[in-house]
Amino acid sequence: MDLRPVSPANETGPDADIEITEPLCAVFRRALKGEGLKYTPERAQILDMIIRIDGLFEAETLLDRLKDDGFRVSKATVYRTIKLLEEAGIIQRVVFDREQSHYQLVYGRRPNTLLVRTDTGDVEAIDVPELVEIRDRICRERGLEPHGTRFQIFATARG
Amino acid sequence: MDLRPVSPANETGPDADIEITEPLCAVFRRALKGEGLKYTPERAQILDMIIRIDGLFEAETLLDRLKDDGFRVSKATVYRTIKLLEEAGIIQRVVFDREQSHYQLVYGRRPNTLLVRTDTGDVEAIDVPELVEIRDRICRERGLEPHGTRFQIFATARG
DNA sequence: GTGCGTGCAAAGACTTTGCACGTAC
DNA sequence: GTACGTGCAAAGTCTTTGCACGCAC
Repeated sequence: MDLRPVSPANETGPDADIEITEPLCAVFRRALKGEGLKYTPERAQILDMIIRIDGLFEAETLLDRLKDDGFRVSKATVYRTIKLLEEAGIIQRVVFDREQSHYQLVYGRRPNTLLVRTDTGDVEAIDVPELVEIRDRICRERGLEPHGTRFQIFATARG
Repeated sequence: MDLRPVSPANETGPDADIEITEPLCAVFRRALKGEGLKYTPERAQILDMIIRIDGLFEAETLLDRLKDDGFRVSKATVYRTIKLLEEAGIIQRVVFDREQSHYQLVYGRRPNTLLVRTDTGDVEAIDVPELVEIRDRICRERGLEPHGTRFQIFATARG
């Protein structure tokens, strides 16, 4: 089936939204250093933009916004950096349509649930703590260790 | 953001696993007729194979298995039929990695939860009724009508 | 100095589409 | 008989990769 993990839903950070004591750039820097990689201006700018977007984004959007701000970064670098950020557990790939990959900042945040309005196209990230409990229970019952969750609800206005 | 619905998680059938009174081919036939489309041998064969697979599958797998059984169907027709089956609410696209789309039979079945073993690559569909309740509650609170759910848990053996 | 990083363009993987011929109703 | 369906191959889209040059450590 060729199901390569693709770091599907990292959750490396602490499990609450509050307890971040370290800026994300430091987290990224450390992760890079651990792999013998460098914290370059391009990587810093990309992470910075992701923090400013603070929500769902796509590779293309990210690239556009970087260019709008006058940064010169190539598409290749954006994709390569996104992959590094995923591996560092800072962002997560959120696959909900087949068109392209979407990503979101997850480090230091509780796993969220995406409420996708199929009529308007809006996507809202909501917090549903019970889901994490259910996930943990399911894993515990099977001797597994959870490494991430993806919960998406598709809905329209009540007609 | 270009979030075209892509019939993300249809749930057209009844909400339990038991109450199917009509064969799937009849459901498909009716859906096609409703759109002025035809129930061709290729479409019948593809649906039949999906029923026999009875679990997750991909376009490629489906094509291979059809060919193994001696059916001559083109890749284009497989993709086109998959889209029709999605629209008919018979199958659902399950996006959990970026490599390719996976699908599963959903008509007449309760929404399931996919437990993805990232170490072994196994994917198991499990039934977690509470999730449906949570989904319904979330939607009710917001005046929305649920049209589908995607719940995926990524886990490894407890180390 | 070495090795990692970047940009560009080309390549890749999956999926969709155009076209001419065939077939269901 | 008409309109939809199919197969083939070409085109598309997002993403990855090869290569030469550049910069960080």
